[in-house]
Amino acid sequence: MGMDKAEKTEKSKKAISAAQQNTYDRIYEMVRQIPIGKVATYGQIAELANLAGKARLVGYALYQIDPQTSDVPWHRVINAKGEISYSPLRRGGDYFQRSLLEQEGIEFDPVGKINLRQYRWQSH
DNA sequence: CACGTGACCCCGA
DNA sequence: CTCGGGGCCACGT
Repeated sequence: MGMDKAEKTEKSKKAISAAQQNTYDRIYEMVRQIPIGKVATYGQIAELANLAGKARLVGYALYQIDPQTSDVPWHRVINAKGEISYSPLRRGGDYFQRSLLEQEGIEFDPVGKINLRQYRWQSH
């Protein structure tokens, strides 16, 4: 059975295409596998989700998440420099991220960086 | 349709 | 170590 025109229009209004949703789902699935007390970089997640070179996409996918209610551990994803990516768009969610990580025992150096050698998730 | 923007990243200077 | 440029691509205007 197919959707009629009105239905299609309705769907495309709010949502990302099916293909896009599938991509985001793959990203969330990878993020869910990062264990407590470990972190992964945006680029690392992209690569694992078969999206090598498209690290920005991971940022977008996580941006869609509601930080308060999501079951995806979005806070375990940081940038390749070992820092939390700060942005006004996040409305404080970035600072929230740091506290969540600290609750998991992850330490920040005086400049706000995480030692990736120590905390990076080794997925292989 | 064309730009501008950005929870990114790598590389070279 | 920091900066800038190029690449990437979904989204809003």
